[in-house]
Amino acid sequence: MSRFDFDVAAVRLNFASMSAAYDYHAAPGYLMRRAHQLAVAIFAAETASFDLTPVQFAMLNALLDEPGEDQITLASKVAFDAATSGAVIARLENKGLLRRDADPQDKRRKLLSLTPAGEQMVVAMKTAVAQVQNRITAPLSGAEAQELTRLLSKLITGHEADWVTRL
Amino acid sequence: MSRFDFDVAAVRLNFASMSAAYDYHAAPGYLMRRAHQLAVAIFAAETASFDLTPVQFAMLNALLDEPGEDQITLASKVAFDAATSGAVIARLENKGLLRRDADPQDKRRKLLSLTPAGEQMVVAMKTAVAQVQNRITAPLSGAEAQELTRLLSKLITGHEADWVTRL
DNA sequence: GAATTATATTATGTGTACATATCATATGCA
DNA sequence: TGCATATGATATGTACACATAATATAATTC
Repeated sequence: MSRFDFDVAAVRLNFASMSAAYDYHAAPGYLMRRAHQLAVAIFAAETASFDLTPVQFAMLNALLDEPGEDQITLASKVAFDAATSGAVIARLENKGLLRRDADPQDKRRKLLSLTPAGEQMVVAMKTAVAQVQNRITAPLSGAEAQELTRLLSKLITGHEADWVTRL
Repeated sequence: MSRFDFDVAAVRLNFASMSAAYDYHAAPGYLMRRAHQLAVAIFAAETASFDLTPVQFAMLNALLDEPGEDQITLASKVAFDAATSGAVIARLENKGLLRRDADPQDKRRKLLSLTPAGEQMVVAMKTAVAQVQNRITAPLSGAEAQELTRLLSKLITGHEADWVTRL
């Protein structure tokens, strides 16, 4: 072993940390942004005639499950913050798809429920939304699509556990 | 076989298509939105002291690779549209991290390059950004993280091929 | 070489996404 | 009971994300 022996990989790493660009295209964070972009674009294309965004559909869909919830509870179900959900809900109310009624028990809360138009909309969209999911994973085999879903679920669940620990 | 034999799964599907809520939480589109949210939040937490968003970092990082590009070319590299990238670039210019110089060959184009401050910023952030990627996939095993990256890449590449075919 | 077409950029409008602040109302505890 | 604290909702400000339109300049085509 001469005194010139060294770790080639370590040297490459050193160069990388000096000035070469970070390989962002292989980074999970970048891939997730791209995947999300694609998912939204496919949703828009596949459900164009309904004129609802993925988030708006998620809201209405959650309300179909459990009507009479307040905004915060509903927002946490579809995973976005109170400020955003307020705006989304206002848009849906303007479109006549849901109603906001004051809770007599707790005057801070406004209870949400679907209007008949809102209910029809969600039910009518369901087939198209299912088709969206198929198109999103179309480049993958069935087994791969399942595995991707499993990994994303595991990842999200794992981080949710973190939140709880942290707060 | 009595005349009451029927396919239980088919009946459940029928009920689902009638009024029950779509199981959005298992849908790839939903999981991708959540994963993206987490990735952005982790990026923000891990790189707070630098005060750059993932998109802003991606821009500067791409410029480190190939300076002197126009906005459209750069935008396509990091995958967002011209309108958005214009605003992002303006913010980075205001922060003194990049410069826009008119291209004498083509007066429509503005060529982008990092300022010394911008270059230092990207280089300084690289370690933290690498750490972001580790934290994103922390709930998964090493093999799972690799598989997730592979599947997302395949999915994105597949859809990109679609775009080309379609246009 | 003039007219059409294409491209780079900017502007505008809508819709997430989230931090922070504010306000009204509830709830906890002293 | 009274006060501190917590919570639901709204408002404001910044930053993506994208569609569409407008403007300037290039390139193409006849």
